[in-house]
Amino acid sequence: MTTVSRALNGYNDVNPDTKANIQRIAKEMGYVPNRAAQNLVKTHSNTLAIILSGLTQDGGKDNIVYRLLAGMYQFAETVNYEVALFTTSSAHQKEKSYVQFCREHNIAGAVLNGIRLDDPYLLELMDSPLPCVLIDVHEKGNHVSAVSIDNRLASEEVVSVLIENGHQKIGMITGRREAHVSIDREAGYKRALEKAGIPVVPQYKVVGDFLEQKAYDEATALLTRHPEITALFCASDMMAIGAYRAAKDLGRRIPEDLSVAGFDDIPIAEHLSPPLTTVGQDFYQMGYEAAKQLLSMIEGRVENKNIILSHKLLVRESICKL
Amino acid sequence: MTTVSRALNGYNDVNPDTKANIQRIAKEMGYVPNRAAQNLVKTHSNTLAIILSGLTQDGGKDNIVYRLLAGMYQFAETVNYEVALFTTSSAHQKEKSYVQFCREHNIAGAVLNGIRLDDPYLLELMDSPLPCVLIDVHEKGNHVSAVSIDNRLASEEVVSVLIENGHQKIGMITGRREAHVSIDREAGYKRALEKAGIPVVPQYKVVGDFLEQKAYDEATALLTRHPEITALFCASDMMAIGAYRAAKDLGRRIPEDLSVAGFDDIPIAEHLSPPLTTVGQDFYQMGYEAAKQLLSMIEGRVENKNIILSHKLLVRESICKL
DNA sequence: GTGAAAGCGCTAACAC
DNA sequence: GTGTTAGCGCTTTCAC
Repeated sequence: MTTVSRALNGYNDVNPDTKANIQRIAKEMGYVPNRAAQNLVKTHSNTLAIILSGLTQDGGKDNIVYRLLAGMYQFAETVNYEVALFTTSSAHQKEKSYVQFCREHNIAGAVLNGIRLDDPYLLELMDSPLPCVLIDVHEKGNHVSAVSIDNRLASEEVVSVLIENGHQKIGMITGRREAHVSIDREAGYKRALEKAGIPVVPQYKVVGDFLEQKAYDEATALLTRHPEITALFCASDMMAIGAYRAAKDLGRRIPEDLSVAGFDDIPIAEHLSPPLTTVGQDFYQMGYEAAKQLLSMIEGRVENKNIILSHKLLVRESICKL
Repeated sequence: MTTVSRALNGYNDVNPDTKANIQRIAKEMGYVPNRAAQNLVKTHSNTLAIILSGLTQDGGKDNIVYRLLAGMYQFAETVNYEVALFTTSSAHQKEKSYVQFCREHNIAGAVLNGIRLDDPYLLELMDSPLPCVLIDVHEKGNHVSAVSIDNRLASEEVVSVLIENGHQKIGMITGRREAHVSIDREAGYKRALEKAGIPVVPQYKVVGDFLEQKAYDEATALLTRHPEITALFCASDMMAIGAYRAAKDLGRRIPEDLSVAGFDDIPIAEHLSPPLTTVGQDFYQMGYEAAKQLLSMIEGRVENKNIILSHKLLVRESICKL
């Protein structure tokens, strides 16, 4: 039994002949190791996880999760770890926290995307020994790291492009208030205006919650109330799509009558008509770095770290010179 | 111990007071059940899985997997099952088959998307007792079901739309030869032509492997060799995007100089310029039905079943009347 | 270099 | 209605 276990797990204190023999026989018998049993005794698992909450019927159009996953997998493969995605819902989360969930599933470390600032589990994570990497949320915790781009700076840059093109009356559609990135992106927007000496008009800001439909509604209302607005900065591309639709329904052409900029560079962005000016985030690389950081934490090499990746300003035809 | 286990698992042969007590204490202690231990002893797991092979850096633009997952989750929740996504690669598959993989991970049943006809594991699945549902591949096996739309019919319909608009010289970009749907979609294309009494020209068909770039290359070559072609049927929207690009680079406007139809209705499709005529597949519903069917098989109610869902013909502006 | 034995955390028989 | 016991399949001391 011992020898068998060792042979199969590639230990070196087994006679090469015995080893080969055992491996052959295992193959012949169609032996399959039982992960549950291994996990039970080993305590330490080698599964990196990404946990998804709130799957919706028409969500996922930004393929962010796919790209995070692909990046995580790419790294995990090099260190012989597995990557799994687990699903949960806020209803389940009420009964069971992230940490409990991870314990139950024997997860070595988790990547969390889209967590809200007011999420009770965020606090719990901070105190937990479970290594975890947050995407887009920078919080301090002993076993919590973060990966993101500099959202404030990126927003500032993209809004500056609008300003350089002569726009002064620039509206903004922000994301959910509870999202860290909403705050950063709004701060960037304000800073760009201030740097250019343009007054920040509070009425020019509406909340789109990162949803296309909500953004459509809010953009429609905003542009109706303030027809003087010549450009719109949207905190996500999905919201920019809503803004495109709103502009169209209001009879305003993009970019001639309204310039629009987004954020994320989702696959649709470059195919919109006109192609959308936006900020490109490399989610694949984020996943890769997140997994890498996770491993460092699992192996106790690093406690926590904030990783800032570079972004890319993608100026496309959705902006016109005034 | 027994009582604790029973109380926590909601059995009814426990004194209500004791039960309440145990649950309270469990909570206070921060007790977390260990899935590994449970799985070890229970044999039967309650995890439905979707297994992904060949994640790529720029894949996932069609958000098919997301929608399958969301649909599966929706159903799984109603029956208290979990849904997990596992990643693997062809390299790993060489060492370990799908079935072994599922055993190892204690998966009750799996949904497989994008499996190839020449995949050695397809054969293995057929003989395996592991319940599994294939998306888009109809094969007979004792514990293998399938969910798809009627690809042949759908293709026939969309190509018929091209014909009704006066097109006669219709090219086709097919997908991977090893994909079941490629065969069906090609058959539908031929049948539409034959029904209309239009000769099928073998030179009008190229293979795009479901890849945008490959489709671009092949479309460019095809349209250069056969400039008389007035319409193009692409077996996937991603390939249609490649065709759009090819047409643009060749100076042919869509739809004036070239009509294009696709397949899948990925999120980008309706945002293309012009919006793409295509066949809508409800992957969310597919995921839902797949999970439902999986459960039936797990519980031994049904052995296997081929489920055909309805599709939707989405005629948009990428086609012009000749 | 190999075997024996203990035990990971849980559930299911079985007795009480 | 509750406690006792065995054992799921594996790894890991510890002898030999």
